[in-house]
Amino acid sequence: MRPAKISESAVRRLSLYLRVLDAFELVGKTTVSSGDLAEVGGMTPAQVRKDLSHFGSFGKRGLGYPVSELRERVTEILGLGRRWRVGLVGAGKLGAALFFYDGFRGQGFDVVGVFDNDTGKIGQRWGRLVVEDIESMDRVVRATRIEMGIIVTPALSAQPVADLLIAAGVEAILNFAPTRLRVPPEITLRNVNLEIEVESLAFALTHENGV
Amino acid sequence: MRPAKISESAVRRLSLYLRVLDAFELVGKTTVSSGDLAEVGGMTPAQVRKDLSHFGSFGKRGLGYPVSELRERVTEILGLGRRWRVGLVGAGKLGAALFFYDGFRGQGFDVVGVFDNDTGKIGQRWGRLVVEDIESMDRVVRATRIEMGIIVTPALSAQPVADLLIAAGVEAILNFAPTRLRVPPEITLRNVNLEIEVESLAFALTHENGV
DNA sequence: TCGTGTGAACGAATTCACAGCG
DNA sequence: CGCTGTGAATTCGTTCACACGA
Repeated sequence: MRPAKISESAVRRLSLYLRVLDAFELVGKTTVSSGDLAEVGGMTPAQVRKDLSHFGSFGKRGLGYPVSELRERVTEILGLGRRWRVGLVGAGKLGAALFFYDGFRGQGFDVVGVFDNDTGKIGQRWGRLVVEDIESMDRVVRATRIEMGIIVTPALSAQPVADLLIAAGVEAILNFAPTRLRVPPEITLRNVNLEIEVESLAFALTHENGV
Repeated sequence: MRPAKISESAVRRLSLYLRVLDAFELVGKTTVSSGDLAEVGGMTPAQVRKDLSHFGSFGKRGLGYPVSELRERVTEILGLGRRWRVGLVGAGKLGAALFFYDGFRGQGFDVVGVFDNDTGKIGQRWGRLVVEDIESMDRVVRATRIEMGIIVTPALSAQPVADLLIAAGVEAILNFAPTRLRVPPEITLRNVNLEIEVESLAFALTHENGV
C-alpha cells in the first residue's frame, strides 16, 4: 500500500508506536489494541487506528493488532528495515554527544564519517573513526556512500556545509545549527533548534494563568 | 493584548522572526515588511502578518514594521524580557554540550544547577558550577528558585527525575530522554527526541520518488 | 461482543483576497 | 500606491460514530 500523503506528525507518532511495540514485545504481550497503544503513547485510539490504516489493515476486529507482526510492519514503513549511513559535520561537544549516543546505532543509523575544519580536532580518534578534514568530505561521502548528514556546526558554517553535503550526494539533512537552511526541494531537511525549544517554554510560562 | 490561544507552531515562528529581526537590526535596517520576514524565515507574508496580529498591530500600512520596536515587542511576547533560571539533570555528554552551549545564555537562560547521580560526576567543576548530587536537587531547586528543568538522563531515569523536579517547584520541562513523560497539566512539557528526528528522515527517503 | 477500519463531522491552522490607512 | 490587518475560504489534521468481521 502506497499512501498518498502522510503528515509529518503522523510519521513521528509511528516512531512512538514502535517504541511501545518494542516494550510490549519485551514483556511477551502478543496482541495490542489501539487503546493500549494510545494509552502509553499519549494519544487517542482513533488516531492510532487512523495512522496505521494509512498503510494497510494490520489488526483483527474484536482482537487488536499482533504485536510482533505490527512491529515488523512499522519498522518497514519507517524505513528501518535496513541500516543508514550517516555523516556528522562538526566535532564539537554536541557532535560528540550525538556520536556516542547509542540510540542512533540501535535504530539502524551508523555514523561512518565525522568532519570538522578545526585542525585541533582533525585527526582525533573517535571510537573506531578519525575526525576528518572537511576538505575531504566530498570524497569520503561519495566513497562511503553517506546518505544523511547531521550538521552540528556554528550557525555561520551551516549553509556552506549543507551545500557541500548536497553536492556530495547526501539526500537528507538533520540540522542542529540555529539557522534556516536553504536546500533544493528534493533534499529532506529537519531542524532541531534548541533555542526555539526553551523559548517556547518561556512563552508558555509567561502566558499561563493570565500573567 | 491578551491573545486567546496561540498555536505551538505560531510561537515557534515568533522565535524565528526574532532571529531575523536581530539580523536586520545588526545591519541597520529600520523597517521590514512581512514579505522580508517571510523570505528569510521561509514562510508566507500572510502568515507573518497573522502571527503578529494575534498580539497587536505593530506595523504601518504601506511601510512595514519598525525593526527595533518589533524586536522589543516580540522579545516581550516570548517572555524573553527577563532571565530564566534553568536546572540541568544529567551530566553526560549531551548535558555538557547543552551546558556549554552559548545559545541559551544569549537568549536569557541561565543554567544555575547541574545534577547527576553518578559519583564519578558529582563534584566535577563545570564552568563556575559544580555538578551536584541529585539528592540535593530539591533543596537546590528551591534555594536558587530554578524555574525550568532540562532532562538529559537515560530513558529509565527520566520519569523519576521529572517527578522530583516538579515536586521541587519547577514549572516547565524540556525532555531529551527518549520516553513519554507523564506530568500534571499545569506543567509545560516539550520533548526533543533525536531518534524520532532521524527516523523521520529515514521515512522520507524511503517513501520519496515512489520507492 | 469487542475492537478495527473508515467515511463523515469537526476543528485548527494556513492561505486568500481585499478593505483601509499611511 | 504599498503593505498591513483581518474576515472568509480553504486546506489539513483530528475526532466521532458506526458498520463490519473475527
